[in-house]
Amino acid sequence: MRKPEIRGRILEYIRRFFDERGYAPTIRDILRGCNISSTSLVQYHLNVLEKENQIRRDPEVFRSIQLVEKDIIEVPLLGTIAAGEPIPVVDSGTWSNRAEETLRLTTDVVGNKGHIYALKVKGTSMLDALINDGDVVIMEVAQTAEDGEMAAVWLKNEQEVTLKKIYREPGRIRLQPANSEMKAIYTGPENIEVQGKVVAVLRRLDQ
Amino acid sequence: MRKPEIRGRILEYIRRFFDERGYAPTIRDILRGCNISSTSLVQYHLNVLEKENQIRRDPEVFRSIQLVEKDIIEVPLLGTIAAGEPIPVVDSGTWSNRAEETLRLTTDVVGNKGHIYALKVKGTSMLDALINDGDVVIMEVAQTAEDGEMAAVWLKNEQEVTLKKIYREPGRIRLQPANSEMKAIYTGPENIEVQGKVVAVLRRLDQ
DNA sequence: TGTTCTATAGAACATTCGTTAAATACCAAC
DNA sequence: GTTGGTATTTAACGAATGTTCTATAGAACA
Repeated sequence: MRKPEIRGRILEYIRRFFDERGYAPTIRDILRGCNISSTSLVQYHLNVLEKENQIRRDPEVFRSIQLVEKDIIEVPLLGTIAAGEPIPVVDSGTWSNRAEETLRLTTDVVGNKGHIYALKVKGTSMLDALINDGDVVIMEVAQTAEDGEMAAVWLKNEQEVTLKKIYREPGRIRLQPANSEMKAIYTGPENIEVQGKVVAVLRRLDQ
Repeated sequence: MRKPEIRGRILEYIRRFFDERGYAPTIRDILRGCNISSTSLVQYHLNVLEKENQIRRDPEVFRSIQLVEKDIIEVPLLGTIAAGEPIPVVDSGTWSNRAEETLRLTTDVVGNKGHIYALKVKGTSMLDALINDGDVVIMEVAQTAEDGEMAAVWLKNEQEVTLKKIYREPGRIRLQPANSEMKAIYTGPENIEVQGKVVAVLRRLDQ
């Protein structure tokens, strides 16, 4: 059966209600606010939401509904990443600059890493990493990467940045695209410079 | 009649309750939590607190008590202030450093100033400003001060920082101690450097 | 002494609100 | 079709909880 969007509306209503009034709505508040026709139907959906771990409630306690908020991390959007340019250097000075924009992401998206920042991808040069023009990559500050980790690698000879999985092999480095249909490229250890690790990629199709 | 400390206990209880459970206590919760013997007594005190604008409530709404929180400003404690040392230079770089400690102050304490930071006073050299060893001064970033404003002034010849009210007089600067029983000192305009304005002084005797 | 204000007590009332039960409707898979 | 899970409706119960009323006591003040 269709998953009704009504539970989303309920969550949204709870959030708004709490924002505006400072305490949680009752079942009957939700009933009116979401045009639901019976208290037991609200109960029903609240029970589902609680099972889904979207809300928490104390039984028999009035107005005890709470949203289970994911931990939110503010990630600064520090610039762009494009084939022909190194990615922005991130030091403590850069951090103090107010980023043009901040992404509010949950730990579900970015994990519990240390220094995280975001870059907007310019151009289609990273299609082999399955990353499109306009995507946003979430980076972690790093100068090195473990085998198998996806990193932003600056290729000195080619004067180019690329996103690849890194593998150290005898006498050479294998850079493996995320797209398994594409072939790895090989280069010398002296030709690469890790500029950061890729933590996540965001692609927003809406809006 | 004595002002009972019970209303302070009630406020504290409400704060703790909300912190722990995510929603406000009922009158009967407060009754148990604060060892009060009747609901109407709790009502009585809550009504007083509401009149004093310490809490807000929606009539007839369960668990609608809310603390009226003053706007809270996080003030970084950036170091010490002592007679023989300039106070720490505050620039955007300093802001990005995580301060050792942060003071949570209300606008009631620090007003609505711009760049605010805190310094711990070391030594008794500022007794003439009625400031003791261990006090905390709240500073506003500034390179100049208006007549009559209390500022942290670096005296170049004396190699010393002092907290005084500044008055410009013909050909000289008058530095007036906060302690009116002490005499002003005079110096040339070229001898002083304003390092910041004093916004507030905190002295905590407890703990 | 009486007055007034704050603080306290006890009890009862009325409403708000979470909970439950039982029945029906809808849709999908078998 | 039958079965089964999800969604919905209606109705009612009873506990949680804000409110009100009345009475009492102590302190401050004139």
